Amino acid sequence: MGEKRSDTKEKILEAALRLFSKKGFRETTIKDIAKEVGITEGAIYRHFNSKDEIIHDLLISITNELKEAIVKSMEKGGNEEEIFKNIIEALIDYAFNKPESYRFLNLYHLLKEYPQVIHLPGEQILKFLNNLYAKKKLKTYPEVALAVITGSVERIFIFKERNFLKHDTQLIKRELISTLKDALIG
Amino acid sequence: MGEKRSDTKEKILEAALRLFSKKGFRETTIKDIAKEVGITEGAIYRHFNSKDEIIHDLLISITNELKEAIVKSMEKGGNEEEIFKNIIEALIDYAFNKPESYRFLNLYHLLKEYPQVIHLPGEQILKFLNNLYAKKKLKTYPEVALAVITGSVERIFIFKERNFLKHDTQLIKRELISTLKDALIG
Amino acid sequence: MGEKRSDTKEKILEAALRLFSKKGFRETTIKDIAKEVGITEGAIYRHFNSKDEIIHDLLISITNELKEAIVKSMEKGGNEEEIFKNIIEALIDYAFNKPESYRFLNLYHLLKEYPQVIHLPGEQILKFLNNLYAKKKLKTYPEVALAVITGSVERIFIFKERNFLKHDTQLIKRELISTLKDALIG
Amino acid sequence: MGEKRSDTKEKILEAALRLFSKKGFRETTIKDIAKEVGITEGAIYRHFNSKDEIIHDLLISITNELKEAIVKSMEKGGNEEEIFKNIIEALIDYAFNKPESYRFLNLYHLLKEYPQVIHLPGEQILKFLNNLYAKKKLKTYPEVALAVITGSVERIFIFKERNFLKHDTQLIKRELISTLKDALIG
DNA sequence: GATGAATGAGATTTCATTCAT
DNA sequence: TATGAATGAAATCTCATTCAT
Repeated sequence: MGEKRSDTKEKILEAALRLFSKKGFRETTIKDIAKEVGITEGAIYRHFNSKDEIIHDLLISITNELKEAIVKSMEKGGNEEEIFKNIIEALIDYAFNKPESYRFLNLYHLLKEYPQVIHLPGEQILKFLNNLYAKKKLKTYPEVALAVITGSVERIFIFKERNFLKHDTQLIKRELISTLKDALIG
Repeated sequence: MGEKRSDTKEKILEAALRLFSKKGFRETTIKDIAKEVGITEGAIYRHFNSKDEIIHDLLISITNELKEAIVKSMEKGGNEEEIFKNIIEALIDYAFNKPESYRFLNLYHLLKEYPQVIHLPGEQILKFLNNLYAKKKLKTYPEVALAVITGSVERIFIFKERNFLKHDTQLIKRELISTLKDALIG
Repeated sequence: MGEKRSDTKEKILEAALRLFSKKGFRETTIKDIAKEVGITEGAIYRHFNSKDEIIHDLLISITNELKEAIVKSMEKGGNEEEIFKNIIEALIDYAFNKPESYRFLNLYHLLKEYPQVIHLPGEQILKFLNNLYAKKKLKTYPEVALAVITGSVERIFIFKERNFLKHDTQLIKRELISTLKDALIG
Repeated sequence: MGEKRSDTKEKILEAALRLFSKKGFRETTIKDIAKEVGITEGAIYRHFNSKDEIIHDLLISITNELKEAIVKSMEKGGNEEEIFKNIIEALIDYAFNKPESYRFLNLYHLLKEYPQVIHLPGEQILKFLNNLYAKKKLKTYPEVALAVITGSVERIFIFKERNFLKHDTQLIKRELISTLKDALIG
């Protein structure tokens, strides 16, 4: 019974993520979500107080998930160059393995003001880059490096989604990692 | 009279761009736009058949403007390295000088709300990169290079808008240009 | 077991009375009542067929309680003047000792939301006043006297609830009783 | 055109007053009001921002109207006894001539918390009673007197509405005025 | 061209009531 | 008896678009 409850709640979150990332926040209605789950609109409100709460819950869990992925990639160890490559790999993997979550995040941050409560995944990376910079191992400012990294990954993701990239995903990944490493490290 | 007409029409487009880029498409109402211009809702429909038409008109003119800026930057001449740098400079300048237009474009393309029939400014750049690649002067695939370039510029723009970048704009611009050049050319 | 059943039923009625009198009928939800009792919505329907039934049950029992209080006060005996004073005292005491019940009654009858099939407590008083009037001991029509009595008590109650009355409750009570007696009897 | 605008707004207020006073606030829907006026729900919102705003606007205008009636009755002059009688007459006349407004006021104050902004009509009367009391011309405390006056008028009004009073309105009015005068003044 | 009232469709949210467990 | 998820109807409010003036 406890199962059932979290089951529906989970289904709502999954459906909402799918729809938000496909159609946007405003364009996705509570009715859409309900229909996708196979319940009625009213039932949504047993599990969430508002549409905004659904969005916020998704934001929190996705942000944490991505942060964790980054932290985990940094903890895999190796020298700084390897850690750098691991981070980028983690970003790409997250984008490609959880495209809806990744898309949701980009959408949210483009559309909504940052609530200062949320710690962004980028913060983790920035700390590492600051450290590299202090050691003179970064070719540019940490913030610029962060922009290049996260911006490149996002665009690669979008290009892939739109079928602008003919090459194999693994190939693209290796290519991007090595390009960014050469561009920023050394 | 023709003057006057296009005057109001122009004002509507400007107001709409300002509001769309600040609040989003759905969040901006026809009434908002009318108020910003200083006319009433009904008057908007003298100049446009629908809200979507306003959006579409903006998309066309902004896309063309950016494409032109890129083309012009490529026509400035010089060797390939200089052209490469000119293109990136043109992108950054466009983003920083016409932030609303640049934001509009990003918003539009991320939302996928509207059909994407438009030829993107990136196509111009891609041709140039393809050419470089054929001459073995590009360190990675043209599509990857395009992703790195456009993604980096977008992120720098977002960081600047959110005050994540402390450094002077000109400094950042030079930094990004040289970083991307070293990363991709040679 | 019969005990237990009427126990929960009683708790529901008490909680409902508390909430209805504080927030109004429509503003109080079944969920509110259930929460106040410490059960869930569905459980309410084991004891009552509908929200209206709860309201109706409360109306009946409160009306009877007040009627009884009035009848009892009239049966205490004494001369007519004493009975008159006893009735008013009973009304005031009921209002001050059972404010939620008294408020419920006023709310119910003012709203006219529900059918008013109930015999009002005032009827008891009216009989007594009719009798006084026949004996030429009432200074005005019985209906007017009833209006003055019940209206005054209600307003005193409201003023007290809203802290418009600085004086001690007992003092106010004596004051109102003697004022009404002088005004109506003799 | 300005005519038309205030025309509809006025019609909405009239319809709303009629319905609120007959059915209560929650029981009256925006759709009810719109239907009564002969427009659609959406049209209401060109004239008012919310249902609450309609209620608030009505509260303000009715409160002012009643206050004015009281003030005007006090300014008619005469000795204190005459002023006292004039006030009560003004109250009764207001209740009987504007039953919907009077009912609205009672309903509002029973259901809603007092917003401290609103100055109640009773305040005007209380000042006068305080003055009488200081001169030893009032038989009881001013607050008690106010409760008796306003409570009696309200009940007379309710009795009349429910056909509990057989006598002629004018007779009742004279009767109540003289009863209250004898009860409170001297 | 311009106004602004009105429409009509749809979105979010609420809640009494039902029902499977 | 009790739970709480789900329904379904209705309420408030929004807004692109139309239309009489």
